[in-house]
Amino acid sequence: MASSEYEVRLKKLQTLKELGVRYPYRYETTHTIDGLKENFKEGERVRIAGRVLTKRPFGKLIFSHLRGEFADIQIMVQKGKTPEDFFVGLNLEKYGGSRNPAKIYEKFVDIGDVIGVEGETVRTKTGEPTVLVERLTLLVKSLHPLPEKWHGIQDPELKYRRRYVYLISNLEARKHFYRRFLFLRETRRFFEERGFIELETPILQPIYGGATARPFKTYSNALETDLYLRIATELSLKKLLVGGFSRIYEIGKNFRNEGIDSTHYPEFTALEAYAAYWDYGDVMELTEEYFNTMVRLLTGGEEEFEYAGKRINARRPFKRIRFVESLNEKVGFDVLKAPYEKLLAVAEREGIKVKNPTRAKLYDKLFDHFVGDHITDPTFVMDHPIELSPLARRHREEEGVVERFELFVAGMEVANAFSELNDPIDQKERLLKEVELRKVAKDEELPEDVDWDFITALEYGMPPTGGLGLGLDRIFMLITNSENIRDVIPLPTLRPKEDQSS
RNA sequence: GGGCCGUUAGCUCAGUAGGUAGAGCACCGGAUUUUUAAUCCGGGGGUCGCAGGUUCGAUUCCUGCACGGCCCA
Repeated sequence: MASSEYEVRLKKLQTLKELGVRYPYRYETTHTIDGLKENFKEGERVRIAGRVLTKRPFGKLIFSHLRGEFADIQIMVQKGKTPEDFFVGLNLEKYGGSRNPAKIYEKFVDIGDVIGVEGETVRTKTGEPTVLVERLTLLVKSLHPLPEKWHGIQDPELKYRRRYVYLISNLEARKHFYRRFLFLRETRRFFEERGFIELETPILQPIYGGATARPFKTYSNALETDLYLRIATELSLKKLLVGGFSRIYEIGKNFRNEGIDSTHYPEFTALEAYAAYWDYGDVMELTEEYFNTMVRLLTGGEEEFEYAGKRINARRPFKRIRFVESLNEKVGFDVLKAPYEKLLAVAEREGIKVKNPTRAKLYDKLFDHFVGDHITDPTFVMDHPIELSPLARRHREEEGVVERFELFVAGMEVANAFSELNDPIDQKERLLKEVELRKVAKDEELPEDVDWDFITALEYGMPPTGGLGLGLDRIFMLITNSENIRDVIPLPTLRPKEDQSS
């Protein structure tokens, strides 16, 4: 990584040290740059700190922009107004060069450095809010040059791999992640206002469950056992429901050791919420309100948003369709009654390749292909086949399906909810069937074993419950028109490259 | 997993119908007291992703690999 510019900066740093400059441990500011910019008044004495973005020297005068968190402000070093000894620590006698402060700034302060300045607020001839520097403290030097000031980082790989550099040079990106914070905060507030409390459940588990997915595996030295990173929080939260909590939720990461693409990421942020005494109808109400609320939050009050060039209408009520009927309509027969071979034949005819094509997987893939992929506006897909939903309660009126819904928006599944299965006997049978199926279908996404502690918990009695899972990354992607899931993850992981140490 | 595309200076990008490369920003030296991508003069900087092959000669053509992007499954 040795670059000549890196060496130039190292050398400059060495010179500054020799001239007496030391990095301070703290810097007292009177304003943030954002705050000062927002409430700018002339003739104030201020102390601010930020990163140097630009330099425009004019001999006896130099302009520079400092970057705060979400705003920039101009500073100015001017001979005659800025004292000669403005650079904290710098021994002028020893330096022996020009005493013109503008020249000293030009020479020793580089683009990318973090500095603190003290001075008076003024407006320049063009009216730009500016701090006329009287004292400057070098807080830390940047040893690397910043990306091109005009275009910033364009290379998508660099944008993810060196996210910090991308964030330095791109204020919009910072605001984007600030909006992610607002989104998560409002999500918590939404559930809190409705009586839900947030509880944390284990990430490391001896048995994984609650979804169909391949897990990450690790090992505990203390417990002398293999552990898995959770693929869902469902079973843990249900144990807490049995324990007596009636409205609980958790926001956290789930881990799935599977492929990465624009909508899948191995550690994704999900919310699961459970309300005792509710059924999926109550949850649907809640979900509709939640999604609509988040759209209004992130669009500044609108009920529509743009995603991938499409206008999405999030006005309530959302459209409701039934899983089986909508699929039947497309394939021309009753998928629940059709023999397995017939389903497989349709998949083959449509060119859908299904690995380990169990009946459940065929339902899933066929539905996405014929229906899910074509959904644009928020739509509840209801009452899934029972094979697809081992944790959902059987439909109160219909055979072969469960009380479940998924929310689809722009072809993406963003919510999944059930009337939760609370019959321990039915639950045990269905989970055992999954484990059996794993052996037959050799499908590593199916569970290795039943979480017997979960069954025991259900045997103590879990009240009728409505449960909800939300893919928070995806919801935020949609509403902020981010087409790649990595664009909503502050520090995305990429495949490691060769050693890059300098 | 398959297909297509990309990888050239720190960054953004040109380019070579095969003769080892350019610009802008950034950097270095100089000029400049009101700029907003400041400007002007001068300068340094490259294993052209990696490894093979073809060739007198490869950054350029071919093959493989790595990393990334998009699409399909």
